[in-house]
Amino acid sequence: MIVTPDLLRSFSILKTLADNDLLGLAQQSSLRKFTRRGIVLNAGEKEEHVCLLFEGRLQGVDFTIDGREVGLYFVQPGEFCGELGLFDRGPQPEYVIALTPSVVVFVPMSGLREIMNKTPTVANTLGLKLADRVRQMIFQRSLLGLPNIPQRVCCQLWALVPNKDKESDAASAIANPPTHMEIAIMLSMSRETVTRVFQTLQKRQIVRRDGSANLIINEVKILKDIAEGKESI
Amino acid sequence: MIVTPDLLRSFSILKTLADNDLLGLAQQSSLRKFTRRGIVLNAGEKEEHVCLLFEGRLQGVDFTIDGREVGLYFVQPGEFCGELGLFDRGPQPEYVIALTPSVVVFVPMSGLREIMNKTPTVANTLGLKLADRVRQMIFQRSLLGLPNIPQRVCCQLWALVPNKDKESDAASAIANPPTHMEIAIMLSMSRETVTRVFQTLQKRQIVRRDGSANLIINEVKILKDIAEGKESI
DNA sequence: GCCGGGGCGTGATTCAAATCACATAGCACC
DNA sequence: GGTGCTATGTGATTTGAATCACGCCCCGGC
Repeated sequence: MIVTPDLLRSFSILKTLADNDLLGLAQQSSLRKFTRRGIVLNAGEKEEHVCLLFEGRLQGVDFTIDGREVGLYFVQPGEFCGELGLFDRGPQPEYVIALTPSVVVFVPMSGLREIMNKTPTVANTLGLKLADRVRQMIFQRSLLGLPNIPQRVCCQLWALVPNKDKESDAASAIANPPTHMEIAIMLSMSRETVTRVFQTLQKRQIVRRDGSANLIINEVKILKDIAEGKESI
Repeated sequence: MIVTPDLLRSFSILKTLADNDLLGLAQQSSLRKFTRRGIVLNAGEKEEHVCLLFEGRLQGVDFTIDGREVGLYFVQPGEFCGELGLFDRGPQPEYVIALTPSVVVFVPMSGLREIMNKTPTVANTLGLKLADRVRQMIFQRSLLGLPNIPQRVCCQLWALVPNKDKESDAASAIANPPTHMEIAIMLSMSRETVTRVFQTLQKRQIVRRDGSANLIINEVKILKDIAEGKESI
């Protein structure tokens, strides 16, 4: 499907690009839709595209030696993934799966790399993104060190609350929330345990389901306190 | 202490540098020694140096919300750390601690960034390093998904075996091995559990201690098999 | 040679999460 | 409106790692 320069510009990573670069890139790019569980990027292969998420939610997943799924990160609309090969031309290290029906812009790595090599600001932005990825992973790693399991779930949930709502007292919502299983693999715990934590949160009216497309956070402040260990569940 | 261009060149990350760049950098750099437990980099601060490890072993550590130590990675001689700020000028996200008496070259970030910005090959090398860091972290994350705890320990041990010995059948050695506690925080388990796994490995003559400076791997192949789940402990 | 602290070794006990085994509920697609 | 799959809910049981509580060893400093 056709990709316009304006669509590309809507992604913060590309917003500093010159118009003609943007146009060239748009002509090489394509729009793809994925149904739930669709495989956006394959691990092990040398991927030729960077993926910008327009709509939906993706998850990066890896597998342990013994075949268990491990969740690495979530991708929100406006973010992107698959950028590692831009730097080292290596194989894509992890799978990326669509958690909900998603719309993804595929930008060819070769074209993007060319622009990156001639435009310091773009190289900079991409370096920044990679650095952010590392910071993100350190944070996620620190969650796995929490011995208190309900707290771990609340921390993960807290990370999914939109930033704009984190300081306010009003209710918030997480659009296209991951399933219990998808949260479980992020935190290396069982699906049942995640379900039981959610049960407690719902009984205490801290969160509420609104269909499968939204998870309402009634008590943003309390969720935060539990995540920070100030309150126990 | 004085740093020579030749010393800098011995680090693979800088080996492509032009002589005059190397000289300039060497004049700004300094050599520092750390005793065991010395803090090489502080978390939270905006660090002004990248650290090249000449001798010893370092560990990147973070803390959970509830104050537990979390191990992120080990640094071997020839590797470096603290490079995140080069890209995003942000604060150092994790602590870096000397696990054994260590010799570290401190290269000022400003000088290195300047060279990186004018030399595409250096920028490339540094991007490569950051990409490698991400791959490393994904691997470490996958270890935490292993439900079989002895296997987890063996995987971590396997990662510390020098690459050159991994394919051979001969015995190998890990110089300056981490303590049980330091391994424990890498794998989010208790020190006692690590000790018990080591006891089993020693009873089966798979590994052996040689003072505190070396851990001998007698049965490289068996360790590998346990790490890969082909054999159980 | 004595002292002290950090790292290691080990048993006893606890306890919470994994696992197993279903039941039920939603949703998507005929 | 039925059908089937996936997600969620829940109890019973098991299990094995964390925790606690020590003792010991080794090494470096005095």
